[in-house]
Amino acid sequence: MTIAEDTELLTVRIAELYYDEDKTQDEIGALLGVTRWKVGRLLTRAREHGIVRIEIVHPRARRLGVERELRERFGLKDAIVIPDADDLRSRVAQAAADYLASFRPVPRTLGISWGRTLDEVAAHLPQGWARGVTVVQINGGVSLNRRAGTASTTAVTIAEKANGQAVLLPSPAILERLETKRAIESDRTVASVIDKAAAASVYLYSAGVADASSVLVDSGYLTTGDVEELVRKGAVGDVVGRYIDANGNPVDPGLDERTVGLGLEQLRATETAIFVVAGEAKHDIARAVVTSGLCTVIVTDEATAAALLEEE
Amino acid sequence: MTIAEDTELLTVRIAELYYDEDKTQDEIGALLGVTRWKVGRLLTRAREHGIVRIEIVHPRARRLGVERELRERFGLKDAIVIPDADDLRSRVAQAAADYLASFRPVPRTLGISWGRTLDEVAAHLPQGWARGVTVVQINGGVSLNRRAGTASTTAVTIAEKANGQAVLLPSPAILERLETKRAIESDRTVASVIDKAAAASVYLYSAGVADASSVLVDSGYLTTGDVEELVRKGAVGDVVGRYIDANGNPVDPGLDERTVGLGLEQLRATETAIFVVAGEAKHDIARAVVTSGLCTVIVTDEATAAALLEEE
DNA sequence: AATTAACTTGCTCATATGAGCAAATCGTGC
DNA sequence: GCACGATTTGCTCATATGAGCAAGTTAATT
Repeated sequence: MTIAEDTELLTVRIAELYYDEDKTQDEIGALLGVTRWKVGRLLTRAREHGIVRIEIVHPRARRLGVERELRERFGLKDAIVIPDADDLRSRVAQAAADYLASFRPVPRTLGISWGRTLDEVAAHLPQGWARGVTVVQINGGVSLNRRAGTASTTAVTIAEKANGQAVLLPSPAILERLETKRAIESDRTVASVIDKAAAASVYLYSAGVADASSVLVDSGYLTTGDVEELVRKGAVGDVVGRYIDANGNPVDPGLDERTVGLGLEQLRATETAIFVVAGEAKHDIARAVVTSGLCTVIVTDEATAAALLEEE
Repeated sequence: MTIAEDTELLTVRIAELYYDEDKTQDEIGALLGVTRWKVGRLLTRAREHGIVRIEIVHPRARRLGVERELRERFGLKDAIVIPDADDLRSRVAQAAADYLASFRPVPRTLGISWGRTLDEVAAHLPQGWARGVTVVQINGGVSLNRRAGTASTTAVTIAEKANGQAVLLPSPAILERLETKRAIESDRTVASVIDKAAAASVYLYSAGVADASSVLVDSGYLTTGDVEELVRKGAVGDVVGRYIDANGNPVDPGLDERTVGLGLEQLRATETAIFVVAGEAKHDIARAVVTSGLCTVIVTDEATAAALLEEE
């Protein structure tokens, strides 16, 4: 319903007097010759029609309305959505750090994946965000060729800042032969870590895009050709080192079997799996994760949230 | 006073719940574990610190705060300031039209000057903005070379829309010889118009910049050289055909004497002189008009208002 | 012209909110 | 360590505001 021309002008004057001049609805009514009830009603309409725009301008601002929609639409336990801004990645990481730091009950064991996004989350956690949390890596990832420890520093940073300890998974992310994978998994050191990982009360992970920019390619576990092949099979991205299609299923069961770490089913079965994603490139993988129930909590930006919510 | 880091975060959450989620301060308090009074106080601070920004988005919006400052600073009877926007000229003209249409008591006689700005004001006046107003031209202006009647259409339009009549001043704006000016002024037709003009209850006029773009140059009354000379003498622009300096005094007494129409002193002495100005180029002339008491009401844009208010 | 149906208006009443104040808390300088 | 001023806190109370409702208006349809 549109507002009549003259009513609209009156509405604007009322809005100015109320919001800019801090006058009471009574005073405004007397001033403009209308009843205070009409003033109130027109103010309500002014807000509804966007004539009065109320905005919260702050780096830590969130979009609670969108969060609620996400929760309801996908049955999530929680959703954190930050408004669109320049440094999306960093803002979302900040929000994830805030969320983790205020999560109650404080997890005794926290299972994490690794990657650029997780690194940022770790960096944004405040010193002493918790007292005594064990941080376990949930997927393999000793870097093969780059600065060793990229994966482990994330876990160590998070643990240190919580005055807890990090439990690293001393294994490659993906092995070439299934037998090797079985062998390494049965190794006591590795097995105990995987057990701990499976017993974590909270998981925190991100996702990668299925293209040449993937950390798995970067780290030498896969070639660009491998990824192209996976995309041909329907891969939209990877979660804890496992490539999935739009339905959340592993695109290549053979590859999946050779991947060390928590399985997707285990992730789906957990109470709290916090999924952190930011950026246009990850809209597809985000949709796959959310619709296939891989997470119970999502931390993301408004554009990604909108993409998830749009159309059926 | 700055807000502490954690308080600030709390403030943002509160603002979101209050403004985006329409929760009551009580509910928010319960939710976040603070008293409702603290919630209220933090909301006040959020508004003060600009974390919550309330904006009125509308082509007819105004800046009441700035208007008050202008009134107080320059002792004006009224001031109308529109927010910065693209089509400043048109917006300001609209505002002037709105102001004139709602002016009470409705003037029996309205004295107007002419020019691009006044034309726009006339165009924005709604049909039937008043019933029976006599519109008198207050300065000469039969165009010498362009489409004749540019000046008169303004008056005619305004009068027609008010179901009143226009009284035109059938005289050039500036004459070459003082004797000719005296002669024309003593002509009965001209004299009666000037009398009517002097008796108007409300005046509406704009101002021109002292440069080659002036309508007086355009109309052939002055050459570019004349204007350059005037600028050298300190001219900042013209008001009702008369060039003034920064102090509001005629820059060239001789020229001023040869200009037909209401004198500046008469304008200064009137009850209601509405001055319409828009645009960066007119900041100087606007300042001259306002500080020298040539107007009692100003209609302008925010940038011009800011220029008037800055320093000193 | 008569009859609905859809709005709008003015109002009562319950609730939300801000002003103002005393008590508590926090810093700071001695 | 203590005393003093500055803030902050929790509160009472007066006021501002929105929900809900009945009466009045308007517009559309027959």
